[in-house]
Amino acid sequence: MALTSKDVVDAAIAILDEYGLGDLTMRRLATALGVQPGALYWHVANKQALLGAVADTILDGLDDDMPAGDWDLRFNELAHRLRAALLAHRDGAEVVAAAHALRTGRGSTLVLLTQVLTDAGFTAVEAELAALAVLHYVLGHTVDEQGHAQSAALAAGEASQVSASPGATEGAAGGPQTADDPLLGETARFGFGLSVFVDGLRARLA
Amino acid sequence: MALTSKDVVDAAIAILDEYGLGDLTMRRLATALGVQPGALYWHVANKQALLGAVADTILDGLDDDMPAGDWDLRFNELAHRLRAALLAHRDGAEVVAAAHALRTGRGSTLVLLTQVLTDAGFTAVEAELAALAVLHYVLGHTVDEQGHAQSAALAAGEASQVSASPGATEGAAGGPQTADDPLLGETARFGFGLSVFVDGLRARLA
DNA sequence: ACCTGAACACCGTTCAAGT
DNA sequence: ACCTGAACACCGTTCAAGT
Repeated sequence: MALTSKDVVDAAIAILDEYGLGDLTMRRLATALGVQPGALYWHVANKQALLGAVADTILDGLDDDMPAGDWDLRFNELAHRLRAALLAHRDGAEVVAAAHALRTGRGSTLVLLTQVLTDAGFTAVEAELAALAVLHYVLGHTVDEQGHAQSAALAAGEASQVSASPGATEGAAGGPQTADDPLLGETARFGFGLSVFVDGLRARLA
Repeated sequence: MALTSKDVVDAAIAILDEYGLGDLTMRRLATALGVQPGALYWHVANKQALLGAVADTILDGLDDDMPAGDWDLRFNELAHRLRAALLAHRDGAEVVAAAHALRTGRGSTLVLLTQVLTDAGFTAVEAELAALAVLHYVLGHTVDEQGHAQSAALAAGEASQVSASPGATEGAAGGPQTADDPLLGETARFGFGLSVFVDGLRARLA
């Protein structure tokens, strides 16, 4: 039976995970769906809009079962979840960063972060500015982390696949450290910058 | 007479400024230089390496005539200069972010930021982590800022050119505010996040 | 409503051969 | 040493025409 736009987005994510953003082409996607390239344009306006929908899917359910507690705990949790969601898909950070910059995608992450900060007692303006700032930090960090992982794997002579499976980014054999990046694991590096920022926010609240 | 690789990089930057990253193709570049596409590969390994060289040029001389003074003043100055350097070329932020993620380009910005922080009394590890964190913030912010400006200009029906000329990003007619982004100017938004981060660093030093 | 067929205007990269 | 000519294996998007 007929394709739905959900089918198209799901197939796009499958290609993303297996081959990466560089190989996510409309033609490859059409082949994977058993359809001619032109058929995709019935379900999706263009590639940019498709990537926006992919970004939305990557970020879906980011605030499910959020723990109760102080604002800084919740803020940290959200930032870590955001990074984890980006890392769960190959080139996920780049896709979401591009979608956000072009204001395709829904951009609901910003609302979530802002809410935590207004609850904490920040003014609406401060909360929005601070939320945007961490979002930029997380995107900048994770694009870098993911891009580096990929180029390092490529240099090591991997044929395909770098860290496609969700959650398998830092555990497993060998541990988080790599030869050319000896400073802590990536999660700790990420956490350091995040906590510096949160410290700065706390100081402003007092 | 014969082309140099500097000629190639300079022409690439000229195309970047006038038409943007999407239109910076090896073929267009070859045409601009009056040469066949294949000729470029004598001077440059591939497009990725070329973009790395472009990124290096964009960031060149970032620490010229740095003012004396406290570490936080110098740190702020460097971060603002970095953003300004990225904004000085169309899609400059995206080019530099990609070059940094793929570890093409020299990555000297990180060294500059780290130096200021070790001078301030941070340990080598803390200094490097903090420097990387601001770098990620600046890249994340400026990719977003620049991408948004471009998509907004496109939506407004501009044919070509968005903010190609260096320095002409926020002044001029109309001021920094745009209709859909009513919270302060972009420089102030950037400065807010930066100062929160610096506050957090200062707390750690005490 | 949904898709095919076929085209249009492009890409990055390689490499024998020329000068 | 530096470049041409020509090819290889692709792209995103459009749109008449089919069902």
